Amino acid sequence: MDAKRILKEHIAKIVSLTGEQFDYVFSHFKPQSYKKGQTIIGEGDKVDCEYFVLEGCLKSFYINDEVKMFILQFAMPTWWASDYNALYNGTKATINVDCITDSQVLCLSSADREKLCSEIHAVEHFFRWRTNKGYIASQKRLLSLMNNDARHRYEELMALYPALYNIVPKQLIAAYLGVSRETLSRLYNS
Amino acid sequence: MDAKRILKEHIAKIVSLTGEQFDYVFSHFKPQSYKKGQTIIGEGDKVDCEYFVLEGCLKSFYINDEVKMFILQFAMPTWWASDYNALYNGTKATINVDCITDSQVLCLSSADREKLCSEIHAVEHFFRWRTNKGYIASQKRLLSLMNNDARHRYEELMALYPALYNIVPKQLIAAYLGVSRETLSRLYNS
DNA sequence: CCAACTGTGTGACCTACATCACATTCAAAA
DNA sequence: TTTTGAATGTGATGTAGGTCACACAGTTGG
Repeated sequence: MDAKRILKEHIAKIVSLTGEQFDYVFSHFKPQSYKKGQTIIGEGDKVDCEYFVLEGCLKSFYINDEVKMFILQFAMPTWWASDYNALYNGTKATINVDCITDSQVLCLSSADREKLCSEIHAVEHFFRWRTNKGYIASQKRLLSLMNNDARHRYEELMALYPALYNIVPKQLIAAYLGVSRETLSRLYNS
Repeated sequence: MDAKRILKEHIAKIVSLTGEQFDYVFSHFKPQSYKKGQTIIGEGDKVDCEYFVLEGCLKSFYINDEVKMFILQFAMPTWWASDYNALYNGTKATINVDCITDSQVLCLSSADREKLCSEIHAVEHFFRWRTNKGYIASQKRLLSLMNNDARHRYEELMALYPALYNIVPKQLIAAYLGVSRETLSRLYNS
């Protein structure tokens, strides 16, 4: 199992922890395996973990009243996913997280994250940095959504994450871009 | 001048600092005054500060090739604004920040923020928390943009920040919602 | 006081994208 | 192998919202 190595390298890109510190941090992560299609967080659930992807691919998404799906994020290896709103506010999940492919994740409870953040300054720094990156990416996506048409957004996404093209069904890509699957289909067949 | 009190109370909501610590933190903030319409960050500028609003109202926005404006954020008192992408990556500004009304702000350089974060654990915690809130808000806005029509988004915004209605010209509200000013006008006259 | 500008309303038209309906392909399950 | 059901393609049609054009405030400044 090299879950440990993957997480270690991921964290080491941002902050340096001693071997001992990292072992301690790592001891709070619970490995889990999920099958393709399996739900990790379902609407209405109590949310107390966030998930670090080791292998596979997750999606976090919202389903509206007309049962239409909107994808907030695809989570590939070394990405994090959860319903952060529910996680931080202690409310029930409104966002779902499930598996696009068979996946291996490390699960960290919110309580443990806060404990680690307060015990080890560098860990707090790491999580600040991570959230920051997410925030900036989210702002960019907002702008792109307002500014660019569907074709442009599609090309942007494919340029940024070409791997998605092979792994993720096109209707999910449409749900991420905020267009219907029919429109997306017409876009790239021309 | 009670800039100090305003910042103190703002931070105290999240973390507790000793009087001494706070004085030290505060000494890194530079007060500035701006007139209505004045530019704080312009496209192409080198960005090295973020701004904490004491009084007045700022907007952060992007202008596209067709000279159309998209507003990322309105910043009212106790809110923060900057081009965070440029600030964290050391690139030139692509986002503008300017004043909707005469404004008073406290300016904190990125270097000082990082220094304070590394010197005082609680400050790092504060900034993690702040960014986290921003991230969650940004996700919500993304979903709303994909999910809801213009009228719904308008009502949502007015419910969340009724103060904006009086302070901010409607064309700016339109630029925030991602609709044309004409469409917005038609929406609330019916 | 008038000029100039900035903000807002409203009509006529246009377009990107949604929706619905059905056909087709492909993969999993029985 | 056959069956079932996802995932995709494609046509016909509807609609929210964009764009352009112009009229009419309300404010600011000379």
